[in-house]
This record gives sequence, C-alpha cells and structure tokens, in this order.
Amino acid sequence: MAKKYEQIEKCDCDVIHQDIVNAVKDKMPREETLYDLAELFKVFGDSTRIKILWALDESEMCVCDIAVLLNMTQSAISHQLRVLKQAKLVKSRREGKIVYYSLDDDHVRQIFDHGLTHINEE
Amino acid sequence: MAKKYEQIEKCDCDVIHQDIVNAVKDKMPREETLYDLAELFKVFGDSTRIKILWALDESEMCVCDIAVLLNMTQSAISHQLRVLKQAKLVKSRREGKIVYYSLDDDHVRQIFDHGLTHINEE
DNA sequence: CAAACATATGAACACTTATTCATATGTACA
DNA sequence: TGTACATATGAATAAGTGTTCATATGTTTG
Repeated sequence: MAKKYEQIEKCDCDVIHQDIVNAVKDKMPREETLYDLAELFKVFGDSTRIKILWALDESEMCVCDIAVLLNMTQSAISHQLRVLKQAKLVKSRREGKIVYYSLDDDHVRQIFDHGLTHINEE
Repeated sequence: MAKKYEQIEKCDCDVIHQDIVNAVKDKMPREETLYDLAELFKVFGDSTRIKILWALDESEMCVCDIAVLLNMTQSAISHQLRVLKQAKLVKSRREGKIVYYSLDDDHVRQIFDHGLTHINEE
C-alpha cells in the first residue's frame, strides 16, 4: 500500500524527549533495510504460505503434492510458490514434467521457532 | 481474506508420492497453530510496525515521540500501536497524560535478527 | 505429431488493510 | 471548571492481496 506520509504537527513532549528521539533516530537502520525486513515477514504472514513452508521443511514436494496435502487448487499453490521463490525461501528443480520444491534457506525453521515461542507464551 | 478452499482435482503424481504426502500430513501441526503463526508474522509484515518495534527496542517512547521520529501522524501511530499491543508485542504505561510504550517481549529482537540474516544473504 | 499431464500465469473479483479525518476520551493545570 | 495537551477510536477511502477461472507453456509418451 502506498503511504503518503504527511508532515505531522509537532507536539510538546517531543521537545522534552528530544534527546531520546534523536538518539534513536541515529541508531535506526536504513529505511530500505527495514522495508526489506517487513517484506520478508509479509511473506510469512499468510497461512497458506506458512503451511507450504512447513510441509517443505518436512520433505521436498511437487506442486501437485502440496495442493493435495493442503486441499487447495494447483493454481493457488503455484501462485504462492512463486511468492516464496521470489523471497528466496524456496527453490525448485525440474524432473521431467514434475517440479519439486524445497526450502532454500535454513533460517526458516529458526524464524518459525521464535514465532512459536511467542504465541505459546499465552 | 476469507479462503474458500475448493476440492481439488486429484493428480497422478499424488498417487505416486502418496506415502510422502501422508507422512507430512501426519506431522503437520494443528491448523490453528499455523494460523496463529501467520497472524503473528503478519504483524511484523508492515514497515511502519517494524520501525516502531525497532525504535522501542532502543528505548521506551511515547506515542508523540514515535510520530515525530517516523514523521507520521499521531493517529496512524496510535492505530498501529494497538495492533502491536493486541499481538502482545508491546505494552504501555501511563504517566499523567503521556502513555509510554515498550517492547513486551524479548523474542522481537531474535525474530528480527533471523530475518536480517536472511535478507543479508543476498 | 497428437494427446495427456504438470505447472505457470494473467485477469478478475472479493476481501483486507493502512492511513487520514474528525472527534472522543483522559489528564494536568491555571 | 475550562482550556490545553496526549492519546484513542470510528468511518471512509485508496491501495494491496489471495483465490479462482481460463488458458498458456513445457514435458512425456504413444
């Protein structure tokens, strides 16, 4: 979504906390880095893609297998695999007419684990 | 988005890979768990919220400070802080008319770190 | 080469979501 | 108590997104 940040009205407490705000501002990573980070998490933010990643963490699978496993259309799975591939989270190899997908990254499980730890803490 | 999964047409390769598909199906976590996990990552999947979390990881801040820091309206920040609070990622304390927000969770930095590791790997 | 199968892709649609605007709520202080 | 400040919130709107449908591409096999 395009965000048209508008200049905000200054408030008084900003003046009081000026030092803190400036210190944080100096430490903030580049705009682009934070944007990329959000884009990555956005890919994890869909239950279909989460399921696909989880499945592929168990075993390499072809598009059709995943579709059957998740009870979804081949087209829907294919579209999502493209998103995952663009995010470099999965890779594919072709064997005849069948295309096998697998995880392209060993961070996936770690990211999952931290997420799970959070939601399990009530 | 509401997903109206439709029954998919069976494919041949599913029959071939039946054992694998069934094995993965047995290991899959509960539907609800994966849904919650996706919901959590969805919260991380917005650059405004990422910036807020990053800022709060540096220092406790009030709504107005964050608005100034990110050059956004107080309203926009307040809306996003609500999302973060509902996800139990931030907590707040009131001191007079000022409400200070801070991280409610020490996983945030770890989740960030893994995300960064991924995007930094080209 | 034709037919069947596996996958990919573009357009359309319904649904979701982030911001803005207006305004309400809560607090301090004169 | 009234005014100013800090924050919260509901409605509206524009932009984004996931699935479906139709169809294209690529591969194997007869």
